[in-house]
This record gives sequence, C-alpha cells and structure tokens, in this order.
Amino acid sequence: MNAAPFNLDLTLESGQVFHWEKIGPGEWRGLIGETPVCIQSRCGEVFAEPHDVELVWNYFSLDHPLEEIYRDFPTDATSQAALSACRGLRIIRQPRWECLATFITSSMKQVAHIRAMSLEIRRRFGRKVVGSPTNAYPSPEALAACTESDLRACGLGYRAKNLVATAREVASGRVDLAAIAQLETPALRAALECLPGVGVKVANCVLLFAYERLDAVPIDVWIGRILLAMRRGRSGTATQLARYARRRLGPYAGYVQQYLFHHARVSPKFTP
DNA sequence: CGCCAGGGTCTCG
DNA sequence: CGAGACCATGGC
Repeated sequence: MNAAPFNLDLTLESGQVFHWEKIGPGEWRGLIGETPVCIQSRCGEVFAEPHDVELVWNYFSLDHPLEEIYRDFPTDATSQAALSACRGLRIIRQPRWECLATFITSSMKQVAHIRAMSLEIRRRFGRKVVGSPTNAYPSPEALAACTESDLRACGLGYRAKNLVATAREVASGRVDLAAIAQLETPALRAALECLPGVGVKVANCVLLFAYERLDAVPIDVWIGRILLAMRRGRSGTATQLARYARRRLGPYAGYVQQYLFHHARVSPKFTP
C-alpha cells in the first residue's frame, strides 16, 4: 500500500507505543491489539504480514492528511526544524485501554523504562498470542484481578496502585472507554481525569493517541522547556504554557507537539 | 554519588 | 490559582 509520507522508524520510536521490536532496517515486529504483525516501509510503500490493509491503515493513521498538517505547521524556526527532521512521523491510533494503562505508568519515567515495564506487564499478565514473542496487553479485567504488589513486581513503584484502581474502574463498567469517545474533548478530558493516576498530561496523551483529538497537547518536561524557550524567557506556569501551545501550535497542535518532542529528544545538542 | 525521567495528588498560602 | 512535598525506580 502506498502511504507517502510515512516513516515507520520515526513513528515507532517517538514515545507513543512501547512494545514494538525493530528486527531490521525499517522493519518492525509487534502487535496491533491482539494481531501479530510484521511491517516494513520503503520509499513510502508499506509491506505488512499478514496483509491486512484495513488494520495497518487504521493503526498507523495512514489517512491523516500530513501535507495539509504540514501546511498548517507554525513557521517559527524550532517547529520547522522539527518538521524537516520528523517528516513522515504519524500519530498512531492506539487501542484505548492499552494507551491509558501505559501512560498511567509513564509518570516520571524515561521512555526506555516505560517500555521495560510495559513488556513485563504483558509477559506476566497478558494473553499469549500464537506467532508472537510478545503477549497482548492485559485486559482491564486481568489487571483488575492483580494486587498492587503484583504490579510493583513489574517495576511500577507508586504507579502500581493507580493502575490497579483504574483497571477496576474500567473493568467494573463504571467507566466505558468506548462510550465516552462520543464526548466533546473538554468533557472527555474531564472523564479521563477522574481516573486514578490520570492528570492533565496523561489525559492529553490519551486524547491524542487513542481518541484522535489531534489538537490535544501533552506538556511533559521536554515540551515544557521547548515552549518556555519559544516564549523567549517570559516565565510560564503550567496553565500559561498550555494556553500558549493552544494559541501558537495551530489546529494540529498535537502533531506539532509530537514532532517537537521527538526532535528534541534525539538531538544530542538540544539546549533550550 | 547525584541528577533526571512523556506526573499525580495533596496541602497550604 | 500557584508553589512544594512526596511518591519509587532505573539509567547515566
């Protein structure tokens, strides 16, 4: 299938999903939900095994209008540098529970360790998938049945309590992750923030990565520093930075944020 | 060893 | 609303 521009490496290395394994140049193995997939991208052409176009197209958001998004990119030097470095990076449509759960574990953790925790949670509590070395992400029910110390054994530390509590909210049906997709963004954000371990930042990650709200801007320490630098010294509280991001990053602010984040993180000489 | 990481929550001005 | 303390863990 043809999907230019699409850069698989950038997409899978930009801290959105944490379970894919690189098995060759531009070639990755992982799971889309519970379906094991091998995928390779060359020159805008995508090859996937199994050849399930619909599944791959949807997961990697190959329908997102990247050229239109690029036309709306901010014109400042920082954003344009991030754009030329990350062209072809796409915001993935993640399964909702998987996204919510992994970002609850993400607080004050580096990407590499989020990955390690996520893989351990899959290994211990996820359903085995034939043809995949990686297990599926455990269901809300499976994690709801865990104790806090079960999850501490996966390296979660104080995050274990929140993950179990949120799993129980979802498994019990008190929160329906599919039903709330119909809500407008402010109401959806509020619903997510009611869950234990979900604050402003994690809610925005879930809005962007699992609910297709492409204007949602997660502000972590990296993006915080970048926005502060873009504001030229004017000091910024969290609310000021959020307002600035909403005003300056345009209709696809979430995309811009993801490009800024990844570019900064892989630039050895990044000093805001 | 000290510092930092895709923060949330509670308390106190 | 804003600032601070506290929460665990691993990498460098």
